[in-house]
Amino acid sequence: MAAPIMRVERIADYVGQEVTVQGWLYNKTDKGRLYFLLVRDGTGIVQCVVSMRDVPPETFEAARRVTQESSLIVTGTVRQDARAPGVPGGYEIAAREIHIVQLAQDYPIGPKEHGVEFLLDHRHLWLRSSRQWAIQRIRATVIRAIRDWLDGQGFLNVDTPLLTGTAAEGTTTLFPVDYFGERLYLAQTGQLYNEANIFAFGRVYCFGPAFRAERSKTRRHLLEFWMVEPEMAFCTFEEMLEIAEQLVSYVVARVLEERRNELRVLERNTAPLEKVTPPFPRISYDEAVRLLNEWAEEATDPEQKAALRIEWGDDFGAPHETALSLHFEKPVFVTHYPAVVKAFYMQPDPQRPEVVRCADLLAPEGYGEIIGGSERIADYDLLLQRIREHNLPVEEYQWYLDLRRYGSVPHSGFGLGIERTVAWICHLDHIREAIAFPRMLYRYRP
RNA sequence: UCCCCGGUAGCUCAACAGGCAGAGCAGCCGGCUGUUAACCGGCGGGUUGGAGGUUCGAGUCCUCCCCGGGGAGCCA
Repeated sequence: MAAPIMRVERIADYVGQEVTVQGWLYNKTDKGRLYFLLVRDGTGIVQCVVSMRDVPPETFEAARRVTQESSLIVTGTVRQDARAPGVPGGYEIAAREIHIVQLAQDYPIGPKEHGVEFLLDHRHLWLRSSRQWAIQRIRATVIRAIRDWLDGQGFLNVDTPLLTGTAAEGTTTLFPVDYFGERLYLAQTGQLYNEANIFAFGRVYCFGPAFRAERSKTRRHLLEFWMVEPEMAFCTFEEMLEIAEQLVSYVVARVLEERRNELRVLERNTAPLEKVTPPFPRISYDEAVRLLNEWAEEATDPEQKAALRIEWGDDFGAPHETALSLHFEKPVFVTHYPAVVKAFYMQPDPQRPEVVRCADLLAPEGYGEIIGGSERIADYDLLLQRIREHNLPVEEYQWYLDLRRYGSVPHSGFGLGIERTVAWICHLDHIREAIAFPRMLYRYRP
């Protein structure tokens, strides 16, 4: 009977059995009459031991010939051995038969260090390395967890268009797309459509890519990134914060539960992640400004001093967010920003109309904003007034204004950036590793 | 768009104040039965991003261009 095909992540279930592994050679150690082959199959990495004494000559010859990243099929017996490296590790295969499917020649990425430019040029191959493998596996769990939690809380997934007919979204730069001479744009948010959808479905979320044609060149920006945007009818600002902190906490817990091996590959210290449980601290914009200026006073470095100082009414820059984010052990909500720095649709605070009922969630460890959200203006007249104040084309917003004419309700929503969340959970230096094929300024291929 | 940094062997980098362009890794050959990015010995490997200039002499200094990286603004 042929040996069953084993997925390496399930190796613990096969101890003592003969199995077949289909994969690629990750690394090889040549000890003369003994070879250690590290074989990865997409689910993990297993060490295959090939001893001259124990295998037929053709198997030993295959182990000698096989090169890094060659595809191969190995059959042998699984045994437990604490010395065996790999993921999960602690198990190895005593090989009996090796079939080389294709012999790779001169694989460009070696086990030693490489520069960013070289790795990005070889992104199609870089994805095979264990760090990148671990990150993408965690990303998949983050996405799965988001969907599971929202679906379980009565949210309906209703996706929104990626092509829009007008530049009405206003805020940042849109990618124009030519459609037989007509100008369309790639969506940078599904929020306005989400607001229509809640009146049909109550609680909804859209999940998809967003496009921002910014000439940003930082470790936090992509031209194309993925975002989940929940939107809730009959939901106040405070209720929205609770939903957001529940969702983020659930996602982190799922990764801790299901991706231990991957976090270990990344050498991620999990202690800060274990602390991510509700409730998250909430501070007002006013308080944040006060704190930042206090830290600016205390700072000895004049550059740091200048970077932290802030006037009430200014929006936070990256140094401000980083400082705030480092100050708290959990993600922190910064709420009630001045209306002037925020989007036109945000609901003013009834007690203080100069600020809006909005929140940014800053991830800890200096990672900065992962969520932006707000209660939306429910009143027709106020919304119309804001559209005019922002010099937006009123005619393009007729359908959006309609939502305030036919059964308007208090409602709120937020957007969670997938890559920023993955970058934080994986403790990455740069957001480019959080997506398989990043799109950045001057980086469109492969 | 602006500010800063970089481009030397397949890869990662060195080369004092302008004076023979070098090392590790990878590759190939040989050795080794428990390696964890193995180790030991040997071998091959160069239009120093491009163009121009200064100089007896330029990887090194100057000008322009090209290509990257980091940051700012903006934001997820």
